[in-house]
Amino acid sequence: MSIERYNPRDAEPRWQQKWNEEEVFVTDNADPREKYYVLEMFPYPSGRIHMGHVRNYAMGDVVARYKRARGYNVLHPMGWDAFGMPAENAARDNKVHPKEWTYQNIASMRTQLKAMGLSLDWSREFATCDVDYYHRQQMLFIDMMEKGLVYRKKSKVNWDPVDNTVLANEQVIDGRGWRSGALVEQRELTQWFFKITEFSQDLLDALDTLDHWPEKVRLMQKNWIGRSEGLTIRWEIVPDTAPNNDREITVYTTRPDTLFGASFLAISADHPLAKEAAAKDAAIEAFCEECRRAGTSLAALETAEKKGMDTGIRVRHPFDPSWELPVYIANFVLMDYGTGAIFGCPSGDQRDLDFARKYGLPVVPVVMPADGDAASFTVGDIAYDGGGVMINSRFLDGMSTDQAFETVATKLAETSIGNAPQAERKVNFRLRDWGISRQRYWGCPIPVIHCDDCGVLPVPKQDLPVRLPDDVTFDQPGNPLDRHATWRHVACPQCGKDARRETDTMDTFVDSSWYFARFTAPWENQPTDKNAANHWLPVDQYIGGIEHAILHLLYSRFFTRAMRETGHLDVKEPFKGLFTQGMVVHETYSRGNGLTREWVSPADINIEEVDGQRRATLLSSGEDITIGAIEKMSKSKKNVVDPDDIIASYGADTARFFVLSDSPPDRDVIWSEAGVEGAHRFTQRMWRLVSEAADALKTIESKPAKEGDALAISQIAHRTLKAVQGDYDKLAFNKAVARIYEFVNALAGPLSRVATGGADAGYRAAVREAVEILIALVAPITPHLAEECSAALGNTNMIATSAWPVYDEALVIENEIVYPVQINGKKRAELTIARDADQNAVQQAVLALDAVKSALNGQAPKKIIVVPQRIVNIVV
RNA sequence: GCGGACGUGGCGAAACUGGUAGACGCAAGGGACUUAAAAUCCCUCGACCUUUGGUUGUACGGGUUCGACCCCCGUCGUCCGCACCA
Repeated sequence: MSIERYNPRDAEPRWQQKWNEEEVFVTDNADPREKYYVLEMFPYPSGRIHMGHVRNYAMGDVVARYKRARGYNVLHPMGWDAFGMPAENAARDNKVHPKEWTYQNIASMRTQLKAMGLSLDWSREFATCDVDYYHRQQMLFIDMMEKGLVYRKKSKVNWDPVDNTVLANEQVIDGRGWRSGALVEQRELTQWFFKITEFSQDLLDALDTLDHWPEKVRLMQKNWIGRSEGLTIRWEIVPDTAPNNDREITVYTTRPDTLFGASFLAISADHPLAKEAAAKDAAIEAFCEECRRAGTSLAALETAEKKGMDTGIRVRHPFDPSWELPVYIANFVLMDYGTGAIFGCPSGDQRDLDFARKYGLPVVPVVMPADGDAASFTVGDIAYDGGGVMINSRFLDGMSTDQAFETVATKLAETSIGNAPQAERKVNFRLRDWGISRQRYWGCPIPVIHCDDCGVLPVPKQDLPVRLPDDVTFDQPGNPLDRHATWRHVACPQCGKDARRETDTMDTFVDSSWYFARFTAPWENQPTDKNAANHWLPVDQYIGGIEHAILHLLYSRFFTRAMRETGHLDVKEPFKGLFTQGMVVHETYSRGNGLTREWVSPADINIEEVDGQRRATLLSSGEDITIGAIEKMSKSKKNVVDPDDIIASYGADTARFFVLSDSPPDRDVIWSEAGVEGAHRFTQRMWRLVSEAADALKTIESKPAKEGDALAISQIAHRTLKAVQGDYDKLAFNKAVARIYEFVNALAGPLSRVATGGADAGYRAAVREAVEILIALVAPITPHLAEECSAALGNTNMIATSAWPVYDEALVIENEIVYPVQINGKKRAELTIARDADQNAVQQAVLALDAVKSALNGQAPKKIIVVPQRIVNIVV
């Protein structure tokens, strides 16, 4: 009998077609079984899938298939994050309409994903650029507007001069646009904002409930929200020192305890008082301008010198009217945090100290470490910003910093200037409202109308959707919607006069902030079917890259709250479980160096090992190639491997198996040709072993062995089943793979024995049972191979619809335990003894061992530690 | 600067709650089969030594413990996030 090699090119499309025909992965909302929603972050339709997608979707698919087998009603949908700038860039560069470009890309990527054999419910597929989707997003926007969660304000914005658009703070990285890399400028524009700060406290508090999220992500969000507790303190201005006779300045501080160390106030260049002062003094105006300009090149901030200018304004100390302090404009004070004004305590803050030294202001230490000496404690070049004991602080002296904080807060709250308390406790957040206006075409139009008489009005819901016009041009910079001949002209919904449409579109992060909810009922006319959303949400397992730890995940958490307030769903958090997977990385190859360095694709080179050294040569010419660092796969470094090529030559199962092997899923995995071949060898080996024994097993009913030489087979099968099940529950795919290898190695002998006819019926029944378990275990990872093996055994049901096997505890438990026997903590012997042997029996048996006897040399042991089922340690 | 994570063979890694360090895979070396090759199968594989055994070994230096990759203190290194946030 000759066994054919396993041919994925034949088997994989065949099974994919069968799953598709029988609608195995189409999910019914009304299915009564317990729900499980597994979701991978949906892709941007760039045109081709990459290995990162393969890894991400392979992980999600293992979870989906495993949970389905475990009896859950699984929702596993797929869609496209389809709005965004690359489509417009393509339009500009290649004269192709963004819509056409996007939908073509979606079509080819869909084909690629389907070739992976993912168990997705394609009937729920949508793209965020579908009118059906952004129509509902516009409805959400209007509902949020009604609830006061959307507003418009003139504000300084981050302007990307290359992409000609506004960026959110989160999209500015090191002072550069996250996409274009251009230096960001500051401009004043009227923008639309989502009131994410409405939920600052809740977004922070609820992080504690997300116990299936990585600690790292929760911490990053916590820092991003940045809660601080402090005091706003009003400082009385000395009469006739302020330009327009202003009466007071309010500062925010988290360290009111250090109030007696204050030596100046500093305000932002954008502070109203600074502006007033600038209007009357050219030097001040010039300085403010300089501060604003410096603010544009944020990259230089790291080394930026602390600079200030005395405004001439003087304020009185809250606890001592005779103590006057100068007010400076300082380049390091931000207008949009706190009140845009601070008091400087040089001894307790490094920045203030640098500033004070530069401008010759007093430095009075007011806090020293608890074990310090008040007489000798001084502050030199390094400020002391820790807690401790108050000194040089009048009535606060001797208190702890905490006590001093409380005392100052209480005293100033009881003091009044004007008709209000001098100070109030105040919680501040770093989180800012989310600016969503983008001066771009390829995004969801903001559904509002500007009327000269009636103001800014939402588009009435019956007039939705506001569709993007198709006839636009991209031959000049700026927003094509602005220069469209007719699109923006519309009648005012209130008075009927000529009015203008808003031409800004929404940040594409809006699109991805609620797509997980839309998947629960994508056919619905409203944004959600509330019952469906409440049933399916939260997503039980969300899987994606760590790069979305803040933006996408925080926005989605905000949207979930906003959608609850607007009655579209009733859940608290969108994602119950979150898993952030590592990247797929690859060696880099290059020829030449310096400016002439050229990157070479792995497909164009050959690698061989000479004297233990790996050498790379160019396939075409034999030229030597430099092997470089292992880096994230990127087009620019050409270290990419095309999933299509891998699937064509090895099959989807091999690709899936490989990206899940070896490395823990949250760490990077190194793509290597040798590694892929190892994975491929596994699929071939499994097929060969199963198909060789298939004839002998076809007519056998599977049954675990309880005794005899087949017992060991059933034991390893059930133990592996239990272990792999645990690994899948924990998403420890690499460990599952290792155990599957072990299992196959253990089954190789028995399968050959069966194949050559050397086994009785009981043995064959046990082997068949073990093989059925093996097939179930590999099925989530290599689903096509599993189906093929199962069919070879004569099974007519599909693995994709089969239940997960149940392990037998009696076969999992060891009846005999092998105890390592240590003497003084070092292993010297082993003891095999019945599982239920009591402590005494174990001790007696251990003392009877030759190795123990010779170590004791006739003496009594000092101590014997027996850890049941684990280890024995004898102290001599 | 602030916050966090990590550091184990030639490589990717495993080791459950403090209990045999290196499972499993890759690479390498040796052997079997073959006219030959591929494929497959078997063996070896942290280091050192006087090799049926012993010593040593989880970045480095200490500590706690019968017992430490794991807990504590300190040092070094790598990576990631945030960054004038008062």
